[in-house]
Formats: sequence, C-alpha cells, structure tokens
Amino acid sequence: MPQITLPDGSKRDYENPVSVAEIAESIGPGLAKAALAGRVDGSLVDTSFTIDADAEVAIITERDDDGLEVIRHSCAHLMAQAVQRLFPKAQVTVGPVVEDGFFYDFAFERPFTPEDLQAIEQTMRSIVKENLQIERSILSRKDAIAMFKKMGEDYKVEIIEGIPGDEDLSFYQQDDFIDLCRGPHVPSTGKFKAFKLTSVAGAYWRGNAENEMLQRIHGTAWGSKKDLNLYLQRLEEAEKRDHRKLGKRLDLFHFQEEAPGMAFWHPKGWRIYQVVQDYMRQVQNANRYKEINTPQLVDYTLWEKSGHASKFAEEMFSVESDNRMYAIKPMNCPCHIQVFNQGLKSYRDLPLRFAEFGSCHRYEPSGSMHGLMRVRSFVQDDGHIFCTEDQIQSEVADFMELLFAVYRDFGFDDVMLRLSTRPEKRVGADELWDDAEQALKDALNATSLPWELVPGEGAFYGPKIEYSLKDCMGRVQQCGTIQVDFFLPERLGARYVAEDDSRKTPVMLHRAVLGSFERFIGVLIEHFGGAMPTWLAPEQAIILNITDKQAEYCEKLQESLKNKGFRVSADLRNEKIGFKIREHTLQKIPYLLVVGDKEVESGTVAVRKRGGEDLGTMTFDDFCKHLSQDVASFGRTPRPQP
RNA sequence: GCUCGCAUAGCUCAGGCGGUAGAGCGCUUCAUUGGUAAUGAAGAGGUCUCCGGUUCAACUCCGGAUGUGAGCACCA
Repeated sequence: MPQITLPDGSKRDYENPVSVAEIAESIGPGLAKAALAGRVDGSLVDTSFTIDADAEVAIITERDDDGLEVIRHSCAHLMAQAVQRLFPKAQVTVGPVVEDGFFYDFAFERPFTPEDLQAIEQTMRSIVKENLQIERSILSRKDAIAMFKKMGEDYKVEIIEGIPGDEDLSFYQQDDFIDLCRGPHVPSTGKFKAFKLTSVAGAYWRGNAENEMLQRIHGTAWGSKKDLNLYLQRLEEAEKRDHRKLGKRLDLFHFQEEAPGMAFWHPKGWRIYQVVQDYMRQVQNANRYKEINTPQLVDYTLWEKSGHASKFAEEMFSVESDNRMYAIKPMNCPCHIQVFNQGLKSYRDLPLRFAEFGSCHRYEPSGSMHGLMRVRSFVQDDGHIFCTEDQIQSEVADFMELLFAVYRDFGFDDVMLRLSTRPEKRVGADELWDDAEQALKDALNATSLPWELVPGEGAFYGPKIEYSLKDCMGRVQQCGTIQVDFFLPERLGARYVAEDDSRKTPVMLHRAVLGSFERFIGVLIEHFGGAMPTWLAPEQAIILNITDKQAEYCEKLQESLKNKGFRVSADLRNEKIGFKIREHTLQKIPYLLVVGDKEVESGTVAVRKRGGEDLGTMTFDDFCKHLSQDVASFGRTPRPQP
C-alpha cells in the first residue's frame, strides 16, 4: 500500500505496487502522455519502474532539465538503432549526452558521408513514427557478453569486460536494437519531437590516440521544435561572433599560409593589443611586479637542464647557428630564473615578482590550431614570483585578488576555478606535491567561491589553479593560471641566503592573468561581438561631416580629441551622411560625431552611438567629458550592443 | 598528429556531364555637396592554392603537398 508524495506535497495512496506511468495516469491523461521518466526518492528511473513502498515521486517531462537529459540519451539510442538498420555491419560503442545534445561513436568499414547523415536522420524519423516500446531488462555479465559476442559487437564486449564487480547489468531494447545502458530512457520512440544530426567526425576509441579511430556522429535534441530552433539560432549567433570572421570584417588581423598559426596584426587589431598590454603593465606596476625582458633564442642545453626538452622536444622550434642549437623559447620561466640568479639574493628580497610580456613559440599540432585561440606564436602576460614556502599562500591570495579585479575591468564577472593536481608523469617528491596542493587548496577555500578538483591534470613540475571566464554565450574560456613550482628553481640552481645564513631554494609561482594576449583578445572579440567597450575600441569616435564646408572644423575637432589622448578619426569623404553612418556603425565605432553647418556655428557635435542611440547635440567639451567617463569605466558598464 | 570536408576576384559566394569563368559588395574614375544604416553611372580586377598524373584539351577527373573547417588527441 504505497503512499506517494508528489512534489507539491500532496499525497496519494495506492492499493498495490504502482509504476511511475500509472501514477502519471492517475493524475491525468495529459501528464501520462508527457511522462518521460520519474524521480523516486531522488533517483531517476524509467516510467515502468514499480514502487512498492512509500516514496517521494516526481514525474519527469520534457520541461525538466532531467527530462531533456533523458530525451538526449534516448535519442543517442534512436540514432544508433537507425545506423544499424541502414548499416548492419556498423558496430556500436558509446553514446553519451553532452551539452545541448548527444553523440554516438560507431566502428564502420567506411566513413559516413553527409548523405549518410541525412539518411540516418530520415530513418530516425520513421522509427519515431513506429512508436516502438523501449524496454528495460537485466542480464548477467556472462549472458551479456555471450549476447554481444554473438552479435559481433566487440566493443560492447570490451566495455562489459571492463566493468568491475559481478553485478547484473541493465539493457534497453527497442525492436531489434539492444544496448547496454544504465538508463533511464523514454518509454517509447514516439516521444521524440525535435532533433537534428549536426556533424560527423573521427574520435579515438576510449579517447586514446593509440587506439583505432571511430566515427562520431553528433546530434542535438530538444523537448520541442521551438527549443530546437532557439538552439539553432544560438549557433548562428555564435557564428556571427566568431573572432576569425570579425577579425577580417573589422580589419584587425589575418593569417596566411606562410606563417601557420601566427597572426599578422593590422593597425586596428594592434591598437587593441597595445591597450590591453598597457593596461596590464600598469596593473603589474601597481602590484609591485618588476618587468623584465629575456631572449627569444636560448641555447638548447638550458631546456635540457630545465626538463622541458625531454618532455616537449617535439613541440619546440629550434634554430641552428654557428654549430649551436638554440630553442626559440616556448615559455619564459627558465629565463626568469637566469635573471634571479644574477647576484646573491637575500630572504629580504623575497617575494620577488618578475613580469614579462614574453613572446613564445610552440609547435602546436596542426589540428589543434584555431584562429587566435590556439596559435604557435603568442605573448603571455607572464610572471614568476620567487618566494619562501611561508609566503605562498598570501602571494596566491594577492594574485587572485588582482586577477578578479582585472577580469571585472574587462567585463567578466563569472569566473570558474579549477585545481589540477599531480599527473602521472612528474618530477619531485610526493611530500612536496602534498604541500603545494595543500597551499593552493587553502587559497581556493579562502575565496568562498566554488572550485572544481581535476586530479592528474597538473603540470609536470607542480599543481595549478586555472581560471576560466564565462563569456556572454556561456562558453568557458580558460585564461589565467597560477602554478606552484618547487622543482624548476632547484634544477636551475636558484638560491637565496636565509635568515640563518644558510642557502635555500626559493619556491617559484608561475602566473598569468590573461594567459596569451592573442587568445584573450580572441575571447574579447567574441564576448563583445566585435563591439569593444570604448576603452578598448581601436577607434573610439569618428567625425563625419555633412558636406565639404565643415571639413576644416572637423579636422580641428579631430586634432583636439587626439591631443586629449583619444583615438579618433574623421571621415571627410564626399559621401552621404547615411552612407557614412552605416559604414562606421558596421565597423562598431562607439561614437559617431556628425557635424553640419549648425554644429560648426554653435561649436557642438551631434553624437550618435554605434547601437543607434542618439545622444543629441552637445558642446564639444561635454562630449569630451562624456568620452572620458566612458573610457574610465573600463568594461564594467553594461555590455555595449554588438 | 588522426578522421572526414573545403580551397574560384580584395571580401562573401555562384558556376560548369572536361573546351581557360560570373554576381553582389569593395576598389578606380566621373557626376552629385546630400542631416543620422547603402546617390547614380562607367571602368579596372582571376595562372580558378601549389605540384604531379590521365587526356587532343584539366579550374573541373585522379594522386600528393600546403593551408583551412568540424571533431578527436595534445596543450609546459
């Protein structure tokens, strides 16, 4: 006689054990139809799940986040079924839910083509029409292995053999298609309303590049056609903000074959770069960093000493000259230690904070490059703090404060924190790792912000915290980092004189706020959709004359604004004002200053913002004040219209 | 690096069962001096990424290289 408590607190009594579907039915036929799964005492189950004791039950529909997960997971099965109908020789492997959709990996004798994708989608639709029941069953490991062996599903056999323990396994079957799965799943294939296959690409079996390559088909699935369309619109919006497209359209930078993965910065892009760099320089100075600069080419033996050559030889560019091998520096830290090593350092010198806008080159794998986001030539806002073990925690805390302030100035309020701990391949004793990891954990806990632990993802010389920004599209962009390093200073002979006159090795903290300027500017372009806040905009205002008559006045205004330190240009071409407005609006210049006879006469400008907002006519001085205030607010104001 | 696509004018893209190409925008010139998202006309502009092969003939078909896109792997 189970008593069921529903989410609204109401209770229902049933005579006999009752399934989730029956509960939904007893509440109403609409809900029964919409029911995709249930939540019984907090855990997700199929609608066929039978409840024989008192329980809290919620009916999951497409409107729940969990419902969407179930739809996507089931949709992966639906796709796998369609693939096997069309291509019986295709083997199924794994098909999980991912953000906004799902994928399924297949092993097949030939690659799937875009036409295949269409056919698969078509078949999926007809399976939906067939409205097949999806049924859960339990099999012993032995029987399951035997079944998949008989079906020729070698990967499934491998998966099951890899599952520890001896417990029974659950399976889901729709018609002749059966898959190993924890579930839950929707009750029948008629429940899918909106899905679309989006891409096919290679993916290694079990994510290991040593293994064979499977074919991964990605799809997206939603509770309604409307949601699907919203998602597709979101994709379009992201495409419009793509920094590679905007970089071209706004004339910021370009790439070409002769220098793969290395940006050619155009005047306007370089303007942004310079502003960002000047800003960081000022922040670093204010935070007691000492800026230095170190060589691009450094003898290969230094990289052998530092340990980088043995791990990253393939990813380093090198140059031979005069019978000597040099590496083009892939990072700055060994060079910073060389600067530290000049002259005898005392504990009184610590913490010693070096900063460098260090130009680095790395031979990134060709397939990993992506516009400005992943390049072979980049500049980091790099810094290394030499300190004692006692100073680690306060240095990390100070750094985090600096980092959050910088991110706020750039308009990012949502920062995600991750702690990566010791990897398998590493140097140094475990006790040192214990201390380093603990120091970072303490610093993280001191922030009261949530953070995520990523075991095994640390650098080979120490654990690290990574700081990721959430951009306006909700995408996560890793930028900042701080890494504790007990080993490199030791390897490269860094020493200081301690209070007791002994020689000690300093701890080194590697840290960057923006990461690489290239990447960070890519992130900024996409975050703002090219409409940079005024302090970052390559051109902050442009003066437009109505006719030739005002040209001289416009030039005077331009000169005057330039003298005040603003980035201003004038468009005095013989074009109609509407044409000029359109052109510079599309170039996303924050302020358009229109000057006709009226303005010349009264010493004013008519101000229009790039979003179309008309600020009206104001005196030149008032406009200067307005512009100054806008610049001084950095990116902390509401985000400008793209 | 791996799998599968893609590469045509400065840009965005059409195109052709193999007979050396076209649009819009931009650019140049001329006319127009016009008040808040495109004034009109004329003109110039291409080794169809590169290297091989097949063919009487290749931008088109085949092979390779390079770059690039999606995904995977990698990311000090």
